[in-house]
Amino acid sequence: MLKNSEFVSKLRNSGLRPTKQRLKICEVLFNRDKTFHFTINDLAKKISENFNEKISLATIYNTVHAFKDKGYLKEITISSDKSYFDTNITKHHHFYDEDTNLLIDCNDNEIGKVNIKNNITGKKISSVEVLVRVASDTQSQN
Amino acid sequence: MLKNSEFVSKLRNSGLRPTKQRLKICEVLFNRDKTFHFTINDLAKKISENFNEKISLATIYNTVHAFKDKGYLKEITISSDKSYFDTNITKHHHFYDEDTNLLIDCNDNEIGKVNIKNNITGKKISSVEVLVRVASDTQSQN
DNA sequence: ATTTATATTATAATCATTCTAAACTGTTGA
DNA sequence: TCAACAGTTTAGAATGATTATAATATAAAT
Repeated sequence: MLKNSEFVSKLRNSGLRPTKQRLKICEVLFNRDKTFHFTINDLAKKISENFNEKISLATIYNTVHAFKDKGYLKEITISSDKSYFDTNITKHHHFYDEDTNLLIDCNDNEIGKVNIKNNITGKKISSVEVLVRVASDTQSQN
Repeated sequence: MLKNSEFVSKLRNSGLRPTKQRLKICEVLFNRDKTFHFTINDLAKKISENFNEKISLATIYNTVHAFKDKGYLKEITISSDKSYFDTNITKHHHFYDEDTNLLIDCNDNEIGKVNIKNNITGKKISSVEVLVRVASDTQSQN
């Protein structure tokens, strides 16, 4: 739960001007207790529900990408036709519910450390992501 | 290394007619020793390099999806803007080289078993995928 | 205040993928 | 063997998400 003035300094500190639109998007994304998993479409819908002024779709795209580049959002790739973003930027893994299309954060109690025994020579690991797809028992298995 | 007649029965057994186009695509995909990681675009290019007759792009899409549905290919999701397919349909994980955009299969010697301690109530795990992104040391870290 | 750089916007452009419907081909069984 | 049918291929059109454009607006610096 952050205040408007905190968003202003957060943006200023990373070289982004605290515009009206960006502050509104901050409010929708970060002024909440739980992690928010969303697609661009989800976010656009939420913005139009919460405010009477609209924000151009181009601005929403620009802002989400800017926030991602600054490390305020993580992109989670589930399938080629859906791009999810996550306000939880700590290292963590995900369950993906194929019935509801919802992402669920995992903590270390749910998925243990991944043991990488070898790595590509001369390369550094930049991230390790585990995705566990789940579905109700009646669903087709992969 | 499979022969044409083997592709014919493979297709027939799964209810797909062994057409000229599908057999050519089988040859490109499965008549090789090593796993093939490809995008639709890679495959289209390879087909036009190897044969003088062209196959319509729509057919390539249809066939790849049919093969995926029949379990002859696995789809690997790396980023929202790139859809990779994998001729290795066994359970395995991947390294993704961010410098070269190449996928590399992992075997159990490289990534140990992922320990999933809890699962979503009432759901069954349909797949567990680990993606390890790597880059040369000079690359920006995530 | 004025200037300058940056951001927003509506709209157009792009590009991968899917759809369409006509032509073609593999399979079946008389 | 061949007709009939269902399944397949095809070029080109349609779709839909994302990105580019360039004019206008806004924030920050002087």
